[in-house]
Amino acid sequence: MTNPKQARERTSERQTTNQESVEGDICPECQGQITQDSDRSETTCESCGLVFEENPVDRGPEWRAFTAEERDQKSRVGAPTTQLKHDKGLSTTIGWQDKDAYGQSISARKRSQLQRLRTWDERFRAKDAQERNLKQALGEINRMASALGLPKPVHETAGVLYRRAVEENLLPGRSIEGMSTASLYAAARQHGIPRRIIEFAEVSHVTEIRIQRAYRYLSRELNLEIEPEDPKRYLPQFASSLEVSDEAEQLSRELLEVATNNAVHSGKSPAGLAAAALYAATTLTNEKLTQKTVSNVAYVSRVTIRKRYQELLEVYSDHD
DNA sequence: GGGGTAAATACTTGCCT
DNA sequence: AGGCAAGTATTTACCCC
Repeated sequence: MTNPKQARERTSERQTTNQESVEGDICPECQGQITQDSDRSETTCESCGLVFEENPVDRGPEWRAFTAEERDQKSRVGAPTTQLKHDKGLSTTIGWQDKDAYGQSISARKRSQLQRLRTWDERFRAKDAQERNLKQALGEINRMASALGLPKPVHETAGVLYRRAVEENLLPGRSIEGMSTASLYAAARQHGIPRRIIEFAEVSHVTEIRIQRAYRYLSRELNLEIEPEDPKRYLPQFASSLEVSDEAEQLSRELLEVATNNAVHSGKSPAGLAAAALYAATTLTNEKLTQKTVSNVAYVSRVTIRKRYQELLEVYSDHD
């Protein structure tokens, strides 16, 4: 059950790095060299790991041609297809202007003919309830993913999942919002960049519990076999939002390793563990970070952070 | 600020029907 | 299938230092 009070208190404060930067520049944080990784998905600082861009622009075709002949063979026309549009971006539209291909005005008769064509064009575009449903869901997915700062590949995966759900007829009786949110949540987990369900609840109109239910259903019906969350996956986002040192982030990683090896972690919420590890690490590195601050960005209560971080430090000092 | 606790609530698991 | 009970984890709301 989503507590309205809780939702009010937990206004999302996720920070994204919006600084503009180009490869070869100097990082404003640590003066390190900025580079792009091989698949061009991120522009990051080499030494401190600060991410500048996660959604790079399209840099052209993925093929290369060395002769004119090759170019003719390989080049294709049209926009790349995408899972983010209900028809994968392949449709054409009948223009709204009453002009022919040369820009000349056309006769009244032709105009009314065109109008009828447009009508049918529209009808076919969103052919039936399913297609329209898909259209709306993909729009939702897009919007939420942007709001949560999830990278493009996650949007795409969510689109695929939703499409599969529609094809397997999983929608009847469920809300579009719930299923699209669940798809996005599942996609984020598959990509190893999990977000708390409550964050999705904040950017959608669906309650936490409904998302949870929809996700379970989706995961079961599509046999997604998503692995249990790994607390370490939460570290990068938490660390970035809280602006802790690399040292502390590394330390919290170690704390989690030790905890996992000692099986102290089973049954505990991964996000809670990650938050606690980060807090514990900052106390060790003398960075002043309050439990409340951590609690706010991680969506974990102070009490949980306290309990977990004490356990973490205990096993760490024992088994080391 | 940190740290503690009780009661309420949520989630899981196992059992039963 | 679904309901129920028990056990555990988490949250909420107080408290003290």
